[in-house]
Amino acid sequence: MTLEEVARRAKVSTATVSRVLNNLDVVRESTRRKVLQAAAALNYHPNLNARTLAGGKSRSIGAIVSNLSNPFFVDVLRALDAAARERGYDVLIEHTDYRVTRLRAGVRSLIGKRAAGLALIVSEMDPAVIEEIRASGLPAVYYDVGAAGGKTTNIRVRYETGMQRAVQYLYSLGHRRMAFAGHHAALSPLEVRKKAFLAAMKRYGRQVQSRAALSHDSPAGGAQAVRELLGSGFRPTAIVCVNDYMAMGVLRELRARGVAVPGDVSVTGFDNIELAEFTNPALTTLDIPRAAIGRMALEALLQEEGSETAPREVLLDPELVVRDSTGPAR
Amino acid sequence: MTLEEVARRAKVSTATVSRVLNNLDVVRESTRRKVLQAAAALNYHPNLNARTLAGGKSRSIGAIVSNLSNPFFVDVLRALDAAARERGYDVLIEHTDYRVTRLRAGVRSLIGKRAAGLALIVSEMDPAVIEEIRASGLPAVYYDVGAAGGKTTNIRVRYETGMQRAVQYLYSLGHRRMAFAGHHAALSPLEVRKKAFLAAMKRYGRQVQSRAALSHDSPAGGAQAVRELLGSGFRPTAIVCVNDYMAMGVLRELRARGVAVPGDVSVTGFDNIELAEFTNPALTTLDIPRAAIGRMALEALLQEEGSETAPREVLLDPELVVRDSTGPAR
DNA sequence: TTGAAAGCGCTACCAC
DNA sequence: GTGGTAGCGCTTTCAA
Repeated sequence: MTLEEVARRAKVSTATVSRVLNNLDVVRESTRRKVLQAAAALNYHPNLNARTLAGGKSRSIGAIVSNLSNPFFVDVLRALDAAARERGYDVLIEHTDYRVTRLRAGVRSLIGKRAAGLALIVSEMDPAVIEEIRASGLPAVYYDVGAAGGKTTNIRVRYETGMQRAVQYLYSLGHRRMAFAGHHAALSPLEVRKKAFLAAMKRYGRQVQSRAALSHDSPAGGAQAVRELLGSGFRPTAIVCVNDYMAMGVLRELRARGVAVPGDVSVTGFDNIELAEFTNPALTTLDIPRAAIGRMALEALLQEEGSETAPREVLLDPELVVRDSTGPAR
Repeated sequence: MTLEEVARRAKVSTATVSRVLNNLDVVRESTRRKVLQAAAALNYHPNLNARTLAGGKSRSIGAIVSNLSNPFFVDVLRALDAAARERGYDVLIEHTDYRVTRLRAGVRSLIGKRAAGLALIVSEMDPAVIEEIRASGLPAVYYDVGAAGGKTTNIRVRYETGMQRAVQYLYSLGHRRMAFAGHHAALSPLEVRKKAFLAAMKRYGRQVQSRAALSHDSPAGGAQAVRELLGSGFRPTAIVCVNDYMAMGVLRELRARGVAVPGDVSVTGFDNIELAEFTNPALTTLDIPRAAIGRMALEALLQEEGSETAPREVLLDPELVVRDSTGPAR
């Protein structure tokens, strides 16, 4: 089914059909109706590949996230998608499972599809990929990774602040032996969280002890981190998790071992995903405004070249949300 | 950056560049290298819109799910994606939030992009949409909704069996007053689950009482359903949930009200998502093989026209997975 | 308000 | 092995 067949059936030119389909209101109402009827009768669906090719511009935004199973990413995606939809765009979603090779493949695919812009909500990164995107000339926005400037915007969370708040809060509750449960040591933003935790601890000097365990980004990974932690003989009174998703596994493994939360051990998460409120006990965590991030990302991408209205770099401070998984040190 | 520029730089024809880029091994090694070098030097990314248009076939599979926040759908998506990737395809993801208008828009977008096939993992449906897909001639696979035949495959879960197993199990534990917590009464597969629950209850006749509450598909929705249920004065000793995702909210609301699980009330889920194992108490549920569904969907879509190897309709029976959220009736 | 026709960047067929 | 070139289905001048 092509434009031409529709044109033939409606007895007009392809140009006119195109005008109707694109709502160029120069078309006479009667012919418009004719065209629409013909299109419907033929079950016509415009070939978007041809449209993008001919028009030169695409109505798709490319988005890449590290882990579709982690609600954090889905929340950002949904906000991005909603904002895009409002502006008449759709979103092409790619996910990497934290692997740089998949990141690279995703970026190439999206550039190949001539996306109107790229949102990289990922923890893994590679300078070559950043350069490839820059060279492609596409507007881009990075969350956590990448550098701002030119057509690229950077949204960054101050993990240091967040971790400091968590540690300080736990310290004030009397905790002196704390552990960190994370994943993917090698990826910079995750490393940053761990480092931030360690740095926050360091401020208390010799009074405190800490330890870190890394696994993978899932509840199962959280459980595994706890096994590793406790297996090492270290006896923390608080466990700080890199995110809420893993924290769910931490809670469960602790329970399985008969360790009461927060009675014996306090636990904190990071992100404040919806589920954090539904764990038992409900999770104390640091809020990251995922919806705002998604919206900002879209705005940044669709911004006019000239109008430097929006900042090219934005910094977010995570807010501490106290629930029931933390309490005084035993 | 176009094929032609690459050709110019490599001093070959566009045809040759195309051959190299498509790995048609008729090209001499030396020219192949020249071309690759030129492409790399120019940061060339083939325009996939043009490729699809010219080639006539696309390497993308379209997938539509109802709720990206419900891990059930993400699990199916991931399996589908992995299988597609293996075969050299990528997946275009759409989500509907259970709205038929978005379903329709998603289908149109995917047909417009000339996806190689459509996977509809959704609860909402509309005969007109099914007809539109059929008329488009694209291979399609439906989960839960739609009818098999022609180029379309149907994957269906026997909710009746699943619900029967849940109810029977609870009955055997002594439960006589049970409630159902679901969402979207109007959507057929969800209605089926509810009906199946009611039917299963009916088999026990006057000995048992039941009640249903509908909310939306999220933990918050589950919590809300409990409020509605208990607010009505009904005092169930067991709550059967339409899925695990909502069950998480049911558990939490019960706890908030001081109702012990499974001491006072037993709770069951449906789907057996990873998180079901991480709730407190761990959730008794019915397993649906999400990974297998994703894989089967892909295979069905990529199947040769002629080879009727795979069945055009497949039925799955959910298996009961007993964990800690169920126990003897008080 | 409408039509004719020149591309958009690529593939695939036909020559050489 | 390689090049020339006719489309793929659409948008977008330019004329009428």
